[in-house]
Amino acid sequence: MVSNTQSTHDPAELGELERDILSIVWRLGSVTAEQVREDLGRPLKDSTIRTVLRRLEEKGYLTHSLDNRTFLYRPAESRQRVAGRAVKRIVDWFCEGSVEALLVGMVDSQVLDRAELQRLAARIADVQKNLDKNKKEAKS
Amino acid sequence: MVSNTQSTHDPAELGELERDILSIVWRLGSVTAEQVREDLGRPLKDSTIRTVLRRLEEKGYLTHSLDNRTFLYRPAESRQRVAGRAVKRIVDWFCEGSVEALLVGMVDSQVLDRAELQRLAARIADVQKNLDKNKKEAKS
DNA sequence: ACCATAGTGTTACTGACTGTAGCACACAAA
DNA sequence: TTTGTGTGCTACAGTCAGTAACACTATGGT
Repeated sequence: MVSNTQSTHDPAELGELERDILSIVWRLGSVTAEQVREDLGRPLKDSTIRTVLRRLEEKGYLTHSLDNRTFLYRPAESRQRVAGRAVKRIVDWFCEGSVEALLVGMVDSQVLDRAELQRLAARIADVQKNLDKNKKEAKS
Repeated sequence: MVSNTQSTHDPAELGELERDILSIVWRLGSVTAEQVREDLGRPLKDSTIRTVLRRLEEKGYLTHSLDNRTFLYRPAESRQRVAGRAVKRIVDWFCEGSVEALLVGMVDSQVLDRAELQRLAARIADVQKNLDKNKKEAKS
């Protein structure tokens, strides 16, 4: 069936400049267009930067607030969260939802080697522990 | 610095129809344009299908051979492998190469829940075992 | 020897999206 | 009131995916 017309925003479909700028916002946390322009290496007009920032906001990646009539852009979501969804999409499209198949593929295509797998296993244990802890703390 | 201009082909940048057709080829293994057209629900002319198949081949996802002057398309790579690379790109762009951060993000964005994490851990063990076995077998 | 059929090769149009930017307008400081 | 500084709006070119038409070629039947 697979008639799945999700329209959630989707990091894979960002252009290169958009990704770079989004990365900057994630790194700096809260930026003005000018700061982005400086941080970015390329010689771009600031109307360019502002257009991209606005588009990123339209797409749901950023929010802005006013700092004395200057826009302060901030991430709408953590990069991990966005990355997580992006991966989910890939898993859905290419692995029929099976994270395990994906794992195999990652090993197979040398994205993950065995040492990393091992670290990963350890990490999973950590993550689980933290999840438990957070659950307890949030439960009050 | 992160000046990484890889130009490997990249599943995230496939269109919807391309993805659907690629999926069909992966599922069926070896198909003609006509078979794809039938399998695909949509009412598309077969020149459309053939164009997409050709583009997928140009992009490196498919190969074809001649079956008595009919093109037989087959996957150039397993879907897992392609998915693995796609995920790698995401990890590179959005998590600075840290698979662990990605994992956390996946849990955080509810791509993975804790039960799945647990299964994942088990799977990792499996994968590692199989890697060992395959290494031995391939070493002859 | 001819025609219909099936399949390929080539070419093209359209809409969406991204990179890039100009320009007019508003408000604040001097 | 002039001069920045920053915003809002608009636009244009290039690329790419979706979609398809059309011309050409071989093949099998009559």
